[in-house]
Amino acid sequence: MAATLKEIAQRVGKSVTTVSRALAGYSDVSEATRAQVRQVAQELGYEPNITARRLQKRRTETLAIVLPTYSPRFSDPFFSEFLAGVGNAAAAEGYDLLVSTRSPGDEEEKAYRDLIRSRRVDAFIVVRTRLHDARIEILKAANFPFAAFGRIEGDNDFLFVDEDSELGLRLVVEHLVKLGHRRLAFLAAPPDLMFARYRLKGFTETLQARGLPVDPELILTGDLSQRHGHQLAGILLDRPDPPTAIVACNDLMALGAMSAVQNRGLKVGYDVSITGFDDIPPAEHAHPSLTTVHQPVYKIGKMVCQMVIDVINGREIPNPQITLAPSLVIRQSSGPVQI
Amino acid sequence: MAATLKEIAQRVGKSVTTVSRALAGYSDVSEATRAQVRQVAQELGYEPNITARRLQKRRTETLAIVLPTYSPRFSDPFFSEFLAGVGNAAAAEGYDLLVSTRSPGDEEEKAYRDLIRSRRVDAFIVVRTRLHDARIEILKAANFPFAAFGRIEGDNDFLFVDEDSELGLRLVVEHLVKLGHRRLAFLAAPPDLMFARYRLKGFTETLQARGLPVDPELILTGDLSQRHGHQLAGILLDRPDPPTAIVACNDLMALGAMSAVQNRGLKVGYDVSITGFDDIPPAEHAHPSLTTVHQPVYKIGKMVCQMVIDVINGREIPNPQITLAPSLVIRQSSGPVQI
DNA sequence: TTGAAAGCGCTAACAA
DNA sequence: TTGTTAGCGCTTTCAA
Repeated sequence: MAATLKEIAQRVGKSVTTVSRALAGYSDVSEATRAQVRQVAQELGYEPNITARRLQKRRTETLAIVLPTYSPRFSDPFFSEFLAGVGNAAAAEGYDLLVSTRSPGDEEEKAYRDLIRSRRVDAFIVVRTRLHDARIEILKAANFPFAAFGRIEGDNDFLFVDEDSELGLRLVVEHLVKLGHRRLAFLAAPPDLMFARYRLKGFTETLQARGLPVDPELILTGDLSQRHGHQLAGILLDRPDPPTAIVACNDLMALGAMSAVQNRGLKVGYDVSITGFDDIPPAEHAHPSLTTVHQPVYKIGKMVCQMVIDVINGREIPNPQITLAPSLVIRQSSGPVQI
Repeated sequence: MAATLKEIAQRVGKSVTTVSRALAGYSDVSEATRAQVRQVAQELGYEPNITARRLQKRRTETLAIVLPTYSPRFSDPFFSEFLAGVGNAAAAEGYDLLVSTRSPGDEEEKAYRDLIRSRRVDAFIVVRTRLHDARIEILKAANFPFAAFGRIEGDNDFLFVDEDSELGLRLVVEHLVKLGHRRLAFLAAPPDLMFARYRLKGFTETLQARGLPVDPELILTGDLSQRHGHQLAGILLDRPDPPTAIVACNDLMALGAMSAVQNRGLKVGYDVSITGFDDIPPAEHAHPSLTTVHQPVYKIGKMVCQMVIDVINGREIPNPQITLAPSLVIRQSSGPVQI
């Protein structure tokens, strides 16, 4: 049904080779032949068989991204935006994007190994790095190209784009301290996530730098979901000595914390200040709007993808390790402490 | 570097064919040979070259899904969940999922045509159908397998799973009417979307059935984003005769509407009732929690994907057209009308 | 400027 | 039970 080089070759009375070269734009084909070939290809609606080309070229022109999900109710806007960034950059370069969702663990590692070994893709995009990241170890061991959003503990001798989370948290904490807050709580992320560590570090060190105590009882760890944010904030608020500000590791938990505050009849930004991290679209439209740290996730997705495409094409990578400085977005969920 | 059948064949001193068959589990291979082949394959870490297999079998074992996005800030949890459902069903059957994001229009249609003509994928998943859906027309014209989430206007002679949006809206409106609301506003979706029509129909017809007027001024159309929900609700609330209830076409707009109400110092679920549609995770954790219509999006994703895989494998499809009945989830954003 | 030949790695029809 | 042959559709030497 679909036209092949062979068919074109028969029609124009030339060899398959010539047709191939004519279409590929090689210079050693006569103008007449080329024109004729193009003409017939057009008529037949010829489109190269990608699979055949891939086999021959030994590259798949496909990038893989395995999204780590903890539950089927998978809804962090963070990932959608990242995916859009990656996808658009890939499309612009003619690459396909193979997406799969796996919860971290054995299945996920298996997915990586399978994709690598079956040579189904040319490179990987790794998102949300972990301290000891099995995915990156697998990729390195296989000497397989990849780029990551985030760093790991230890050698970061690979392509990555990251955001300076430590700085992000410093901005947040300083903002709150300036507003008079002294008892700050922290909704931390699972400690195996690299950004969790940076954000926690930024939190505690900034407090210390300001001469404020770090109360371990005010540091609670959640799974980044709105649900956990809600629960954990509830625990904090029901203490005899609740914090006056809750700093969440990401917007989703912050949003959950907001509703916990509101459920108790308290006013966010007045009785309790809340901050997030990521600046996902809902942060802006929450009520009150959420003070948070802006991460250009879409752009980071594009950058990461572009990097890895460049590397598999042997192009020069000007900056193989990029750390972006985040910015604080002050909205209404943070306000002066009440006495 | 990577092992091939040829290498295994050399080691065991058999032909490539035999090795291929041994590994594929054909019965016409001696046990001894099979064991030996398996052994060597294991040692060499053999993994079939998917591309070669695909070329030979003339199928890619890949499904495509092109997500329609209107802006780079692409964050509807609806799509993430759907994607997870599709992806997991695909993985379970050994299919890859090729994802791309395009805004509706020329680029999107081009993406479909290119994917079809280059035989890059075996089938498509179409999401968020439109009245006159160019994507479906292209697919039909090319006689290419696909399954859709949603129906179109006209012949629905293809595989689809849909949700009875009309019923969903009936449930919502009846719930509100029962609470005493008489002035209901509607935040509609772009009219080219099929579900927009069903939901609008459900809204107006239920009002009429209840003998209530349908005021065109209370029907505003948005782009499904939280931002638009916020803006449109603002317009409604600033009228001299604001509605007592706002029925939104989807949760995102409902969430945006909630914050507009709250910004005006009004209480959602008391001064103004608000309802959504989809039951995305944030709906549950909003403050107040959102009354909405539950759609099992993850499950629908799985079903749609399974359908299309079945069809390309020539399996029997028991129900090629499925319409699911939605359920109303009553939460706190809807309450009795105040007099 | 063109074409023959070879091969990417795999599967399948057929014969032995 | 096994091997030979052929071919999927394309690209790429190499020779003419």
